Amino acid sequence: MKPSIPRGTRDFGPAQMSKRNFIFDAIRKVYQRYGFQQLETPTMENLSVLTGKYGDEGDQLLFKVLNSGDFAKDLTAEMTNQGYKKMLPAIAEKGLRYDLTVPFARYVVMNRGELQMPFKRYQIQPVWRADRPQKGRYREFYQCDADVVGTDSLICEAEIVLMIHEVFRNLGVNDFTVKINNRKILSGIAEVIGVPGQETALCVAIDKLGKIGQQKVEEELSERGFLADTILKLQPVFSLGKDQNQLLTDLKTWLKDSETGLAGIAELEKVMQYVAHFGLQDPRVQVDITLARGLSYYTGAIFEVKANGVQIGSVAGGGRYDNLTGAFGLPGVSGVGISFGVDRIYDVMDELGVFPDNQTASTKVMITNFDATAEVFGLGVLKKLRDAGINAEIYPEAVKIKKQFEYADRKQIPFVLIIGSEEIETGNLALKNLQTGQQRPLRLEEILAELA
RNA sequence: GACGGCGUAGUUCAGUCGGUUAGAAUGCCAGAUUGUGAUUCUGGAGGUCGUGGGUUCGAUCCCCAUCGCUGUCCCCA
Repeated sequence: MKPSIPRGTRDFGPAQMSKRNFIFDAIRKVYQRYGFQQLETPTMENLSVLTGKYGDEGDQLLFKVLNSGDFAKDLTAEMTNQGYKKMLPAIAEKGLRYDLTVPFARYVVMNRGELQMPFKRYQIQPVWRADRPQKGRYREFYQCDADVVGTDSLICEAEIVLMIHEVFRNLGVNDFTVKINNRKILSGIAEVIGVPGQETALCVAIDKLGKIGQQKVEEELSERGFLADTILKLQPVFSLGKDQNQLLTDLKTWLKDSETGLAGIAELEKVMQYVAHFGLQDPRVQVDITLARGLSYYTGAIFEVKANGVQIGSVAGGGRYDNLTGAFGLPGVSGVGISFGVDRIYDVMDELGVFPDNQTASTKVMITNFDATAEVFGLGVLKKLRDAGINAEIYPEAVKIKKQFEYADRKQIPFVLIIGSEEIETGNLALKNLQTGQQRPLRLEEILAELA
């Protein structure tokens, strides 16, 4: 049997894990500093929680978990004949989580009596999608979400902008753009061009502007049944936005007859004001009215972060949703959140070469193992090293010293503590620095001071 | 769902216009150096050439099928 892992999944070795943890730690630290509390939810959710939340396509991308035991016991011939969609409820009642937002919404509804609102939670866990893997797209990947529910204060949006800046700057990724838009502006545009309520179809096409260009977007809109006259009225979308200062002014003029549109502009301005009040240094925020993002549940602000100079899609995204918990019987709870894509951030940082060195080294000193006597002596020393807070290990077998040194070298352990009969006798232990090659006889107290 | 590329040593890859004994680098093991790594030198192990079938005197190579990996489009964040 040749071992293998399911397609679209990956192993992360020690070297990768230390880099990934560097990213996780940076995000977690910022989340905590902004007052978010951690939540974890089960890997599996009941399918009733998951289905219908991500559209028809989304339902297909859910990993379903076969019922335990005789999963086919409730199957009837009739179901079998009607195809897999009819069989599904009989053989699977659980599925793997598809994102962190829906499980969060479920949690909020289930614990509504207990939660102190506004509730600020962060969640760092893997999600699964039965998608076809491609570059930068996996079947198992991590999301790092932070959401605030129970308030529609635009301070939350502003804080998200701040957190994005902190996270990327802490990671050493300094050239990035935070694109921001508002769903109400998109609704306003739909109203003004005479297709109110059709902004979803509009968004799907407009969202691709940066990717496929104006002409293709117009073609796609045409295919989706938008009239030539309507598309003509849409022209300001393509021409606006070159000058950030002028953009909102022009937009107000264009959307002057749409109450919703003007509300969206006002919200956006307010968020920008808050960001200014925070005194954020060198803000990288850019209003982009073509930013739509796929999710249909966004109702207010929409965010997306791009790392500049790297050919990788967005590295973080989020927005405000007014009624996420409505599907679980709790309407009127507004929320806003952000999600960082660790896997893509990893790729960006790797490409930019901004990971700090020496992330792999975890053991600081290794004690050699010559024989039974030295081993016993070494164990006592080892305990003292560890008690002093020094990451240390002893080579577990009395094999050839050459092998032991090779082990330390490969594991990038910076120091080897050589303890043989001579050292035990004199009490001067030989500490070798593998980077410089230097070796000195030292008392244990001196070693503890040196390595601490 | 549509189309393309690739499956050869642990790993990364050569290779053969179809020819008898399939190579390199690296890694691994051993020795030079039985108390000193990363360098150097020497030797060694390691392959059903993805799987099944076909064509052929002969297939790792050509054909078909199948499985797996990977990429683009669609889709999706």
